[in-house]
Amino acid sequence: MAQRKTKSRPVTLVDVARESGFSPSTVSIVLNNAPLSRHIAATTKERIRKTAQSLGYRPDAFARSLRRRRSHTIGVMIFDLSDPFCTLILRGIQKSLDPTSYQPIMMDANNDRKQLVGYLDLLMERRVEGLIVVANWLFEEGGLLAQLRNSRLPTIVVGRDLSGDAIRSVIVNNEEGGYLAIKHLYDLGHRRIAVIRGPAKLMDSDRRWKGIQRFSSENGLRIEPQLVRQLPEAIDANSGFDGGLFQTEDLLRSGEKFTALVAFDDLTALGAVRALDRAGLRVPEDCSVIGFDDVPPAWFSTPDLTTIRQPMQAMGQLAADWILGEVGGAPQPVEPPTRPHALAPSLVLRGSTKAFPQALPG
Amino acid sequence: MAQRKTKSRPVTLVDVARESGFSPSTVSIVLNNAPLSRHIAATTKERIRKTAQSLGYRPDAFARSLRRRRSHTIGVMIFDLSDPFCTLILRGIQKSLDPTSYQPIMMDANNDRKQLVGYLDLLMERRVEGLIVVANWLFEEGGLLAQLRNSRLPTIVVGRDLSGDAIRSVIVNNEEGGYLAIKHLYDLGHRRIAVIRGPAKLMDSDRRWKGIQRFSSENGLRIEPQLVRQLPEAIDANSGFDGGLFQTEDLLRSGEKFTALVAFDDLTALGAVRALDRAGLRVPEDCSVIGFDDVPPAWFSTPDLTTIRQPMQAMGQLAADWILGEVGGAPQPVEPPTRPHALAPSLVLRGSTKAFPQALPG
DNA sequence: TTGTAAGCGTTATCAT
DNA sequence: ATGATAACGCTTACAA
Repeated sequence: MAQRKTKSRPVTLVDVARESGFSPSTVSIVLNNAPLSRHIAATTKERIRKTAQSLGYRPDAFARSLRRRRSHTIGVMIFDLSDPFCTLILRGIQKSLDPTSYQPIMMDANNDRKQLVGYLDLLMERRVEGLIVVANWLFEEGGLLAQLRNSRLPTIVVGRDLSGDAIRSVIVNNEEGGYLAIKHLYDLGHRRIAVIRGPAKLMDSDRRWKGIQRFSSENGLRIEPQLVRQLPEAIDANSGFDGGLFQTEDLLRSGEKFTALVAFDDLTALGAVRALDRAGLRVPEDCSVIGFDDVPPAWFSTPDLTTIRQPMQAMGQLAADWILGEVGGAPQPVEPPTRPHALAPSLVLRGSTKAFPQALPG
Repeated sequence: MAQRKTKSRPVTLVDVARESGFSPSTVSIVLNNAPLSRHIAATTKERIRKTAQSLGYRPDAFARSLRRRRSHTIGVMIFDLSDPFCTLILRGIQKSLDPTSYQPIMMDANNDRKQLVGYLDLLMERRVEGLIVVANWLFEEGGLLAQLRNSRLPTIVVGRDLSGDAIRSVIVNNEEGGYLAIKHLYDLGHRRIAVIRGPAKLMDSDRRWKGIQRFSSENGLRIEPQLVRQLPEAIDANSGFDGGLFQTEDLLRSGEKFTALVAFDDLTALGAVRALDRAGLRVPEDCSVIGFDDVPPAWFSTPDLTTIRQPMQAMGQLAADWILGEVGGAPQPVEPPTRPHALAPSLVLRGSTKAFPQALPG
């Protein structure tokens, strides 16, 4: 009975009330399992639930949030969705948010500063209770921080190291990553190792380089300056590939010998592999290559890339957990933005690196 | 003046009214550039805008949508965000939506049917005015369609071919794609061509196969049954890689000779490349491989994959444009769900295919 | 155990 | 050229 829907106006709570013969408040209480619903007759509950069901009632999120004065949403601002690096972080965020009543509102800035600002506005208008910024590649982001600071919104950056700008962040321990990368090649017996550093403006580049240097000086390994290259400022997440390709070709042209190469990230490494291949060199037989990140393209290439893995899912989860902590209950005193929280990277052994000189068979 | 914010309650329109000395209605009219604002004194506008600005006023999306009875949002339900295939479609959707006043609300179902249904509910509660389903890999989706049918929500599926289920969709012309793939290999001189078909349940698999068959019979090419394999039902978007790897190893074990291979999609192709490499065969010198989709991993592998490109961005744009057409203005009579709209694929020539027998130098 | 009524922040309609 | 008022759909004291 009463399935007839003359207009397509959504069913409201009042409709359910009328139809079930109870008042809106009772219906609301029942449908929300509010505390008061404990003293409501079971039969009543039953009837109300049934009519709600049969009418296809869905609470209106706008009305609800307006009244409750809470949106129960977390904004997720993504610098560049097409970067596989982001995707895995998002998985982590969702995993943490899923069991809670908080929903993510994702916005993809498309690597475009203007869009980013615009979307940030939209998130504010939607009254998100917290904000997670998934930063991968970093375009100039001057004013962005300002916006975030004076809005009282609990915010956290995950992915790239934006420290210095006093905003909380969750990142990988880049220095340790750099250290692990060069250590791996060293342990394999390589001594003439080329390095392609990341763009100068990217904080991560320095950190990884520092790790490389620390290992070198600790172990008396000399990194020839002629074997060190640097990526130009990047336009997007994928420009690392072209950079790696170009720099490696340049290295090869220079005539300097090297038996292994540390790339800034996986895309750079794949670019390097391409360059080596073009030069008729085989990876890893003629040259070992190690990447950084462990994004899907690294899994699927042949040879698959040995790389320094960022625990991206864990990073996402951690970021989300922190935000949940701040929005969830009592408005805790916002902790002073401490040093970025850095998770440990790990070495993933795959096919693009090999002992040098070649281990003897048997 | 009046910057003091004692509590962090967001600034409301009433605050702006009080502060500027006008009534809420006037403020609303001015700030929205409503038609009535044409007869409002310039000085008034000025003053109102200024105070709004200085107070940092942001309209509350909930109140606004509630009152206007329009959300100005389009739900975007993504089967599996981690599939690069989706990402490019999303770009297209955004590109179409961006210049309009409609915003996307993205939800990632994480390849999980239960989550999908849950998120669909959330989208309904948020009163999205239209729905774009970005389907890549297809898990069993029985009830899903039911949900969508009886809600009057304008809906469109983009990506995979879900036809038969009478829902509008935008896809690539799979048959033509299959045709182009085998034609390319044939034109290069290959005659013993292996084929790895997609999972049986996936509509696209059949279509592509049909294209292959059509070309074969038109050109007297015989596809040896022993050279045809099929992927098992997939669990996620990336399982194509393992499938391709396994099936190719199986083909190689069988001892049947082949000089080229058509893979169901790019991941499958990359799996095949891996298998060939493990067997000591080189691509494309010893065996040509062609993929389907043209996703990023295909760009970055070495050799880069020759593939059949789906115009993913265009597909996304088209889907969004259609939805915009339906929600935008007058509620047009919902056209009967016609055959899926299929865009033309195109051959992308890259490094994984080569003439056979090898063209003579010079 | 259930109903009444006020109000969340906006906007649209009607007055002035 | 501007203001008063009601209503959007829901929740929550408070009343009964």
